[in-house]
Amino acid sequence: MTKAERTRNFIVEKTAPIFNMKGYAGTSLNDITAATGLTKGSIYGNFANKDEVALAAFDYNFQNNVSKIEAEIRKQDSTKGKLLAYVNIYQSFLVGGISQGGCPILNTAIDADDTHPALREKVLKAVLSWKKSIIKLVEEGIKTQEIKDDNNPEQIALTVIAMIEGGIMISRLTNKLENWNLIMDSLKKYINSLG
Amino acid sequence: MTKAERTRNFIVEKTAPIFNMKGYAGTSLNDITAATGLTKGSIYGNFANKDEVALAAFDYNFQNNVSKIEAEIRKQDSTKGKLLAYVNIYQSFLVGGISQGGCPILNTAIDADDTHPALREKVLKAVLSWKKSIIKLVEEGIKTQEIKDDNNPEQIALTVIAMIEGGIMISRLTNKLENWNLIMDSLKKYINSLG
DNA sequence: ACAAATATATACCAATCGGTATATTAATTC
DNA sequence: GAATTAATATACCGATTGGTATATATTTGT
Repeated sequence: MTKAERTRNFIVEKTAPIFNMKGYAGTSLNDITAATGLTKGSIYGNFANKDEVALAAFDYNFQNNVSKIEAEIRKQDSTKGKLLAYVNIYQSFLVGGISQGGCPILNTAIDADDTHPALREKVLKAVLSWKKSIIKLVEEGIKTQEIKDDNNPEQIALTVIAMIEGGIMISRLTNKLENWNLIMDSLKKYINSLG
Repeated sequence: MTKAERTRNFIVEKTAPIFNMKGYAGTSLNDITAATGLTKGSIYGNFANKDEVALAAFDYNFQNNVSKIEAEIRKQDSTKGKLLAYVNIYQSFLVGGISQGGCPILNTAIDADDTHPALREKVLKAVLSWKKSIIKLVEEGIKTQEIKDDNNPEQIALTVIAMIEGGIMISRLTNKLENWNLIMDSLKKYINSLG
């Protein structure tokens, strides 16, 4: 790994939580230089513009996310257990365990939605890949008869994602873990009702 | 109504959708003057600073929201019907019917969360009042035995809000009304399962 | 260890940021 | 309709925005 690659990674690591908290427009180049201790020249030697840093920061946040989830899912053997792994992982967004500022998918979706097509495209792909992986889980559960085959896998995937992301919004806003637990209890009931 | 009051309302009306789309940091004073056709002097004659415009814009978006919902709920007589009124109303956020840029509660919660305490406080109150009104509905439904009394009204309220807001995020990002319909179908099943 | 290539810092740019003092115009009130 | 008050426009402020050209260090391959 060359020096530039290490610096690039360093910049992304340090700025990823800032972009997640402040959003694209809310994060200035001054924020970036302050967080890294580097100068503007160094930032622009490794990235073409602020856009590139933001896009890389989202990739970093999301990938970080994915690898943690995959590890958690691997611990489970039942389909329902695997679906519930999301509950455990996403709880960490509330206490800042993975990335400060909450779920990067939710934050970036709302932030980029009407303002930043390139960033929006990245979040869209992230959500679609998340949806796809849940659908795959559900279809496996149907094969093993753990989940009844009159269920719509896509509908289940969308419902699970909606409850998690909506739950994160509410719980972070109210700053009450109890709210998260109540919503996730509903999600558990929902998942258990599929079988 | 004095001229200044009318101008104040005019500024709020014109800028509310911009703040909803671009967020606080993403909305500049240039955006505000461009949308209203007024000059900076006129804006600052009616508002102390950008903050005040943003706060008033959120109030406007939220109040607009509340009155539409109350009208829709009044059309229904059953508790379950009233709970499902939210489904109809919030669909309008997807096509830009009420306020352009999606649900102001969701947008502002994510936007102000880690950055703007005053705005955050307003959204928090909005969510708590929404929660409270759903709890009231559920408690009435329990009294009339439309809803079983082993349900937790607060949990129901939080779950309904989470599914709606999560559903809005997904549906706006994917730009697919079908996704909204699938999630809301899950919400309907959830509400119907309470009785 | 030395030269070539790479990476970082310095100093600057025009444009825009939020905000203000003052002048001008328009609306009220008598 | 004139005097007073209120509302809007003009012109400006310093600070910050994202970005760049160039000089200076620092790696890197030989």
